[in-house]
Amino acid sequence: MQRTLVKAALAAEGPSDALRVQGWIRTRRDAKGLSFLELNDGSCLKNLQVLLEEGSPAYADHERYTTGSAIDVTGRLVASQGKGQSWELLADSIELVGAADSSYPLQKKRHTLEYLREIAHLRPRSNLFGAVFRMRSRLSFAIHQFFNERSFLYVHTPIITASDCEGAGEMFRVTTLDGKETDSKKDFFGKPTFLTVSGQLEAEIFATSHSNVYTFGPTFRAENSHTSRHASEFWMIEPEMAFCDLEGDMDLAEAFVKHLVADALEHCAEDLEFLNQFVDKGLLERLQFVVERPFQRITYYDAVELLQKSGKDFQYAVEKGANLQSEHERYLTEEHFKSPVTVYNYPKTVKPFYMRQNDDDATVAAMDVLVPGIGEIVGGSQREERLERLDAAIRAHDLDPEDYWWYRDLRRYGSVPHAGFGLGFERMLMFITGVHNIRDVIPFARTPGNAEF
RNA sequence: UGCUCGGUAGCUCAGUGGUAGAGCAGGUGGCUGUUAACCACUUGGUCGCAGGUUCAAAUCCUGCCCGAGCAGCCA
Repeated sequence: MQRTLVKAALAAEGPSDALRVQGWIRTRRDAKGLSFLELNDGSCLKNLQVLLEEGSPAYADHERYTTGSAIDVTGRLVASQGKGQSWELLADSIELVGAADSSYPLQKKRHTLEYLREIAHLRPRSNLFGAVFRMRSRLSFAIHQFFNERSFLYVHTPIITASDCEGAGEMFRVTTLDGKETDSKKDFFGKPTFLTVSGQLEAEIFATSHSNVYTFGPTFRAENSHTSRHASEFWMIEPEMAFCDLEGDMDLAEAFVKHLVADALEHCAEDLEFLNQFVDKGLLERLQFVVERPFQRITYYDAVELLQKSGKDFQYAVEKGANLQSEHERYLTEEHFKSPVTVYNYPKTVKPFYMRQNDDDATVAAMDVLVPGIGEIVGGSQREERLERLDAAIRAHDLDPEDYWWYRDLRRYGSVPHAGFGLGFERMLMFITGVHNIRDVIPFARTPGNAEF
């Protein structure tokens, strides 16, 4: 008999004489002549109650059906006599596929997230992580759907790269040399290579051939960061659009964030309900707000002025020309606007070389989208498409134009205004699930000193 | 990398100088269409590691290890 998923069984419109389900037991409750199993197969948050009645062959071994065990059940789907579920499975036969003894680390009670992190191989079987990773999968799909609907080309940019694109922090070295050999000419690629910190520069190549493109893949940063919102390996979405300026870039970023939130509300309602109840009581209200209301936009200089006039006593003073501190960004999005806010036109001194210089000669066409509770979730810009200005910026950042020969070529042959951004997938997931630590929205977190699973 | 907080039973925690505790999990028995089931009894400890102070240290001091939070870097 073919397997039915728990999700489908629970959504049944009528009883069924023969149904087969397979999954893992969350808990068992025994009554006189009865045994109740909570069966979960990951297809949805809820369990299917499996009922074993004395006299049935399924009841005989009921004491072996312990928490964590894998079973294969055949029976009849019937209306439940008890409260709490409309359908339950009256078991005719059960096979114990894989037993789990009492050392099974997941108990039927609340565990701390820190403890669950230590058992990352088992935590997907918990309610919380079951929900988070279902949503991670759903939202990955929604990302492709969003871009596909807009005729964006999906580009696979390289994981191994020789270019330190942004000068963006420390990179992981990729090498086949043993420790003694230091001449990188003898290395596998004949030059120093690293794990990518961004697919942007390569995405720009495809934007100048296919117009609208995006990447969605893993990214690596060797920073020694110990925060709830940094990981050494994370996933990033980077759209890049030709014939597009900063305003078009901000429009897309805002539409994108809204699309993902709306998709979660529509397709992950049950999981979100659970997260709203057990992780963040304000979650659903906040997500609804984000979908319904327009994002705020403010220039960097206006933001600085607003912060200085706020009367708020910041630990770090707000200085024109300096980067905004986390506490400043938090004030803008959490206290002042109480909504997502896009800050744009930053001083060129605090931003990378590739961002397009504005006519004021002081700022670049950069933008950050800030959201309550997380901070920066999107960072993007219009790119410098004028070769002379790009070369000047490369030199001003103490970089060698020769190293960027192919990137510069894009400005020599059919250069067009173009723009893009990077959205941190895990940060987006944190925002949408209400989970406060980046280590808990990625299946196997890589952080300094931690690569166990 | 800097600052701060923490590490006690399988899990979640209380205990702040004087004989190591509770709830849950596990075990035994009972009860019940149960649903974080319930009731009674019960097993379970290198108090992170090493040193020091003291008649006496889970408790105070020092170093180290591990975890978390914040900051910086950024997504």
